[in-house]
Amino acid sequence: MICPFKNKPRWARRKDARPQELLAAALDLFVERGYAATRLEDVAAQAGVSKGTLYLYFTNKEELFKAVVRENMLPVLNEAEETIDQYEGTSAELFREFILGWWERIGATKLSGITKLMMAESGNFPEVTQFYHDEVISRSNAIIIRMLERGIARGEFRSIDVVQANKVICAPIIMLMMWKHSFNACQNEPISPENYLNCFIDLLLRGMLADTTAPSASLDSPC
Amino acid sequence: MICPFKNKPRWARRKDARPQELLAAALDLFVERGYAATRLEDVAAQAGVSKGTLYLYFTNKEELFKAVVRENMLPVLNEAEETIDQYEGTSAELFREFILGWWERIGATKLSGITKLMMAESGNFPEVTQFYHDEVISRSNAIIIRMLERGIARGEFRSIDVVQANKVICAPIIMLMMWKHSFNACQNEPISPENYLNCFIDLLLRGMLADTTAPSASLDSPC
Amino acid sequence: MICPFKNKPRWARRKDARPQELLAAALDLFVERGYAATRLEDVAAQAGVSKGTLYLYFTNKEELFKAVVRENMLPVLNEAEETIDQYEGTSAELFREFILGWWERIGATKLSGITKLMMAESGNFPEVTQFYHDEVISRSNAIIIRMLERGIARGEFRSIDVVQANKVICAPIIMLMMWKHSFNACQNEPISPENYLNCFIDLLLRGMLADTTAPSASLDSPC
Amino acid sequence: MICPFKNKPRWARRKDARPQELLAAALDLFVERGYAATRLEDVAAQAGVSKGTLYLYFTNKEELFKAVVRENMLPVLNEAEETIDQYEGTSAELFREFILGWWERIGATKLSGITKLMMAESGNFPEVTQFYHDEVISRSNAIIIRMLERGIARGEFRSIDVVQANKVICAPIIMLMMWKHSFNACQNEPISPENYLNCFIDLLLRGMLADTTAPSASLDSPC
DNA sequence: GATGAATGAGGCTTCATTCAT
DNA sequence: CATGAATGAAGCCTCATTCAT
Repeated sequence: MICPFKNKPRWARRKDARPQELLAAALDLFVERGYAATRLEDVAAQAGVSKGTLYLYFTNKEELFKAVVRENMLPVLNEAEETIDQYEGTSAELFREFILGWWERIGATKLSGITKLMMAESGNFPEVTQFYHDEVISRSNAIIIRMLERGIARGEFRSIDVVQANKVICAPIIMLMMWKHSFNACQNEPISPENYLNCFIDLLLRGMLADTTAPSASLDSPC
Repeated sequence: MICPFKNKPRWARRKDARPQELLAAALDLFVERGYAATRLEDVAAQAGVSKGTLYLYFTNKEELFKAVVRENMLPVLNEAEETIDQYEGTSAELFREFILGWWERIGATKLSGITKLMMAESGNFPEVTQFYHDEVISRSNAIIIRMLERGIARGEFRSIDVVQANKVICAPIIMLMMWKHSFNACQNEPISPENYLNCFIDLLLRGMLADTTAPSASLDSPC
Repeated sequence: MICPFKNKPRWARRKDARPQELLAAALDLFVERGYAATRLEDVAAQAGVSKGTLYLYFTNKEELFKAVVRENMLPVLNEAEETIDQYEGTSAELFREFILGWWERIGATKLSGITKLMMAESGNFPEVTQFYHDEVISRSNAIIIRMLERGIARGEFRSIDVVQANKVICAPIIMLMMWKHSFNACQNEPISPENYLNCFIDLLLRGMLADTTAPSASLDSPC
Repeated sequence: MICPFKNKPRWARRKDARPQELLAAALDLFVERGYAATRLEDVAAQAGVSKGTLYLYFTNKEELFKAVVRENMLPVLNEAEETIDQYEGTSAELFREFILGWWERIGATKLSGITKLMMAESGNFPEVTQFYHDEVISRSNAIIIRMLERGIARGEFRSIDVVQANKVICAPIIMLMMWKHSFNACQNEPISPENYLNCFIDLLLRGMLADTTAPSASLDSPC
């Protein structure tokens, strides 16, 4: 009998698949309802299992949430870190690609909901907040700062305060994700991420580029 | 009976103040803990009344929340609108003053909590979200756009997409308020609003100013 | 209208009575079922209130149990301490009275169930165990040791190892309480506490009294 | 096939041992944690099998508990009965040896846990309690009473109430086992069984010995 | 026989809301 | 008007038991 799962009984295959199914369901519900308002019973139901099964794979709600973050956010950060270290083009191009990549991998996906959720509920759940800060925010900041320092070192960017600039750069990206999960629903003309990001990139690059560089040369889509 | 408040005995004055006291307490706690984590008993206690009394003034938790948002945001906008229409200096100066004024009047005050609150909870309260959008966000946007158009009309700013630029400008300000109410607690070095805002103003002005304008001339605190 | 509770509305009187009612119900059920097997909902029901009401008066199950101990055991210990310090008769008489008093105030009452419960379940609930050790066991030991030292100092008792003797004296008393709550039910001839205690007192006194004392003189009920 | 266990293949030997392994594991955990707090999963794990396997040998948790008690207590009593009937020394020496032997064969071993277990859980398992009473307690009592009667008959012990004295003698031994499994953990100075038992033997012998006997002569370790 | 994934009833605890005083 | 005691629905988590493989 030809069977694609020779080595494992169907039962065991379930065990392998369960965590992913639960994480997917959890991501959906956390994003849709927020951390506190998500009931683990609903997560289990959406994954097609019972309440108790969830606890076979995740110690508690907090650990489930952390696993969602780890499963979804960390790979994106790893990729981003690699990209920057290996990039060979100009820093302006890198900046543009980084921002658009961020939007593509996180902002435009469900993951943007995690960012929104953390901003909204970090006050409670201090342990989750600390985890998120250490695993996501710190690394994001480091990535952006490294990118800025690369530009400065290569004489492409002015000698700006990278710590503050990092935050100024983060802010519009994070806000775009927050708007998506808050006021976009009730606006007549929801934000166009493309236009918004191009405008943002253009303004920021003009603000950061060294005077010797002709800004227009490095900006292919002025807004 | 001689009394400085002719029409009302002492306790009635107290009674009239109750809703405001409750709203102030609710604002504090909603901002600090979020909607779900705020206990009405704590709101009542902070307002100095009993739990039952709260229900004399607000039908339920949701109505209290809506009232908190409605009550707090409107008064600030009028002033901002006037300032811009009467300003006589350069647009760069206006921009700087507007940003710093925003921080001073809103960001640094309790009002920043309303912004945080709306971003965090808008998903759960469509009605008040719509209200907030129509009464607060739209007017804020109009103010900033008017300011940008003034700069463009006077030849001080490049001809940028004011709709998008408005959002790019809003974002760092809003994020500063959000950080203040979320992750600032767990960061080793909390954000310095002054440095952050100066860096932001510098980058944005460089991004917006027309090329003929010598950027350094209009920037008194380069970052 | 003549009313015996002029100063307080009926409502408030309930609040005053509730803790006692709940403690009484809790004592009953803890003794009957043990700590782990006692459901707080049943405690509340037996006290005639709902589950939630219990939490108005006691933080959680552990605190409820501690309160039961404090309410019931500590007064007996206080009394015992006083009695011993003020006693003026012979140490043999004191010993006899102490043992019989212990039985009367604790062993013969529901409180014996607390002792049994602690012996049975102390392994779990370490915090409760520590509390019980500090508040009850340590003090009981101190009382007995003081009593023994009094007898030795007055030349009535031999110079025995009071630390060990304390335990040897405790043991039969505790066991009597344990038997009452365990095997007594299925024995054809349940233990007679009076005979048992008299035999115990006689044997122990003979074991402890100094040789110069004629044992028979101080033992009024030889077994 | 040559095999030292002719009738059974290797795995079958394993299978025959299973119930004993499970009972041993269950004894450990029931004693350590009590009935309610013992998880069958942990029992199975400690026995090196899966949770499901346990249910092949025991209908449910209650039956496992009963089996644990039944299996462990019977073998020890026969030896004790023989020892007493054949003893030829003084009754004081017999008493001392009996007590110390009890501690050595039961108190210091895992079997002490059964005693603790029965005292703690007898209320919840009438059936096994009756069994334990009939098969263990009654026989133990008979042994001690026979020992006391021997001493009285030989004129070594006073004419005491042997039924009560039996219990008074049992109590400190049982309590020593109970302490070992309960409060010993949280006491700064855990009990020293040797000192405790010597003190106990000394006090009891002095209490029991006939006046003509010089107590000091028969007590080789006064406390 | 043996496994271990899955179940779901049950216990503890919280808190929005009610209502007798 | 004001109080605050009381309620009970709801959520998190545990674990004895089942059953497909």
